[in-house]
Amino acid sequence: MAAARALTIGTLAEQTGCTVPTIRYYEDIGLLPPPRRGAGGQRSYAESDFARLTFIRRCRDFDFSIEQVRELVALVEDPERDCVAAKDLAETHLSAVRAKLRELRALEKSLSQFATACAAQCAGGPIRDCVILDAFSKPAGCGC
Amino acid sequence: MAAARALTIGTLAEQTGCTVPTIRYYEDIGLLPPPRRGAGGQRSYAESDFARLTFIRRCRDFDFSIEQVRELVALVEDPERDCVAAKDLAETHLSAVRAKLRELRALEKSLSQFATACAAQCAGGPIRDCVILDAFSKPAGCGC
DNA sequence: TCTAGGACCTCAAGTAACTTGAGGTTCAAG
DNA sequence: CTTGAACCTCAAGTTACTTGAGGTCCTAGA
Repeated sequence: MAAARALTIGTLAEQTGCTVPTIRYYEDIGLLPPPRRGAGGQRSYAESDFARLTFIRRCRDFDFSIEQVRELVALVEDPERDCVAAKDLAETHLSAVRAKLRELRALEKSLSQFATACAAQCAGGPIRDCVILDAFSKPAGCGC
Repeated sequence: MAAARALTIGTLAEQTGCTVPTIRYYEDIGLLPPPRRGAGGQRSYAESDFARLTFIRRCRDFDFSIEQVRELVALVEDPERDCVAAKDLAETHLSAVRAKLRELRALEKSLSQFATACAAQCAGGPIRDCVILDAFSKPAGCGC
């Protein structure tokens, strides 16, 4: 099998899709363990760091917060535990994503209506008569 | 007609749905003009402040950034301008909202698949075999 | 008139998750 | 041996507020 690679921070960044400062930041906040250092003090990463950072990156892609990622990492580090914990985290997060989706869908609807109405009724005219700004001037939940 | 109300910051907050510190913050960053002050130095707001803050609040409800709100406020203050500027801002923002929607929809799909698969295949078993954590361990875009 | 407590005041720091910048060292190729 | 890219640390900036500390003001009741 291949010899264990020793990665520089730049290479690790490239291969995981993180930036170099982000990797140092994750180390600062204890999400990544401090790696070994070479003669000149430069960080030297092992294959296991690559795996861990890939995992972290992926969780972040899925929009888990850093604190949630911390919990997920703790789970992966403790492979005997029941995976219901992972499912619970995922489902909690899924609920949050769905709530945000509902919000954004409502937003999209309102904004596209405004844009359409403005294009049809007031575009080219003065701001004073703009249906968009008119809509923005009314309190939330106002049915007018 | 009704006499012009003079509002305390607390009352203004209540009527617009902003918090008191938020109102002071908006003043700090120049989004709200500094109001008159009463004898003891307390802020005293006019009807026009109420209208402006309502407008700001509404824009924020629609997820415009503070900088965008600043531009929108500038538009409302200059009613002779062409309202195409407002439509452009709204459409730019709409595009951003739609992009975010696409992202979240993809996210929702992935997460719900993971949760379903875990419930069916690994829930109750050890983390080691969890399909969720397995999925999180693979780099983005990996078709496995 | 006094007083209690609620609302107000200012200024500083904390939040999330990084990014950016300054100023300096180390490494690797030519 | 030199040069330029990559690395180092530490501090501050970003967004849009929130929270806290410590102190003042206003108003209603006794």
